[in-house]
Amino acid sequence: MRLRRSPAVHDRQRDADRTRRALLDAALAEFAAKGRAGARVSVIAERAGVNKQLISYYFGGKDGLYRALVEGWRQHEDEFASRDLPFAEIVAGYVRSSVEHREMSRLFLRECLDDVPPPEQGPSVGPGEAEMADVRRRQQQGEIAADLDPAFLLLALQAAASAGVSFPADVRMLTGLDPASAEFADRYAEQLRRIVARLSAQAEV
Amino acid sequence: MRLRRSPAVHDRQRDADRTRRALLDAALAEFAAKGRAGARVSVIAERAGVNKQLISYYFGGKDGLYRALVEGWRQHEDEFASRDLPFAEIVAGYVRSSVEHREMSRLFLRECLDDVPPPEQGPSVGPGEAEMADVRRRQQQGEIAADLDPAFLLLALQAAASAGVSFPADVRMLTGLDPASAEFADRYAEQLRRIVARLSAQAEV
DNA sequence: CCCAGTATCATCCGAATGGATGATAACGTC
DNA sequence: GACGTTATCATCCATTCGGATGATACTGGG
Repeated sequence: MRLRRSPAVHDRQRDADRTRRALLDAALAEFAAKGRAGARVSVIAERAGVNKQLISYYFGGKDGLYRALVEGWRQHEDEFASRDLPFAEIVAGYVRSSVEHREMSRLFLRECLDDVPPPEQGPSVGPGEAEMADVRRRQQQGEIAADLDPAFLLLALQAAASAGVSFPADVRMLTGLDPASAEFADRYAEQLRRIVARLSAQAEV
Repeated sequence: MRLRRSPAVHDRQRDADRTRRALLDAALAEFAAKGRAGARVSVIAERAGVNKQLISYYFGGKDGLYRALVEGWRQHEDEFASRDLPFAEIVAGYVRSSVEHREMSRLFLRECLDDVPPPEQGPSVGPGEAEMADVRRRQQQGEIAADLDPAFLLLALQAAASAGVSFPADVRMLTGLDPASAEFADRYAEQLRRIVARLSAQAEV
């Protein structure tokens, strides 16, 4: 009877998976807030409610924990593969995602700022060749004006979509909204939709 | 004769001002690259070519040096007061500035990411009420479409203009250019000009 | 009921870092 | 040319942090 679980799986005192998740959650919060160098393993362990040695036990140390975090997010990010949506909706989706996964986005942006050439671990992050090809296709279909360079357009839109993460103080000052709130996400997404709509070939200057 | 300078001001061995500047320069590079927590005072001193104790001597320690850096940049940033330029040129100017003062921008973005509520030291940074009023004026004059919210527009454009700093890896991958190069600045500024041009009231959807 | 395995914890340790202390030498002045 | 000032430096110290070690207790199975 391998399936016979212990009487109370959910609240037993020793649970490796629960501990791992707790550590990952706490680490995400701490790393996102203080950065890779500023984060303290003792704080992470404290926040997770476990002994700090468990970080070494499960992840082999601070760096291992960080890597596990980045690793786990690389899978999460391929959820925007729905190329059939209008371009404005894709951008709006980026906005929503950056607000919903705020801490991950913050972590990611810190990684970008550090600008360490990733040790050849795939095509890294952000838009790539596929997205550029997609924009070119949309240009030919007239959804995007032909005089815009796909590379720079994607760059600008990705940066703009991340504004809630990269400029939270400006969000509060300019809009009076909480950059982590759904209201900000909704209204900002709508505004970016309008901007993107004006980039179509039909919208002539 | 208080004006009598020593025979060789430029290459004398003890020069407080020169040392201060060297420390500030080195600190800018180090803080921008590694962040407030990751930066090492010994590295800064080494890069400046002076003893690390001089950091305490002149700035009262690591934090004081950082504060002096931020302080000195708050003055430098009010150089975009030329409200008479077309909006597209203002945005292009932001792009150029973020590339030319790359390290300052990087430092600034790190500060934003940390998102520590500034201890009431003025209206902080980035666009403020004045810029919003300016956008509203331009809307009334038809330079900017009326259905765009000035707050979100400024937010999106500031974030977009900073893309070379916030997403250097994407710049390389998408455009193949060096995000610190003048060529990137020029071409990206031109692309943002075209985007902004399409946001005018005349460019109807 | 006991045992092996492992998840968890308390404690300790070496390394690194930021800052303090006192010595030193260059500079301006009389 | 001698002296007080101060810019500069070599060295030391306290603290902090990450990680290692060994002890402990919970778990499931025989």
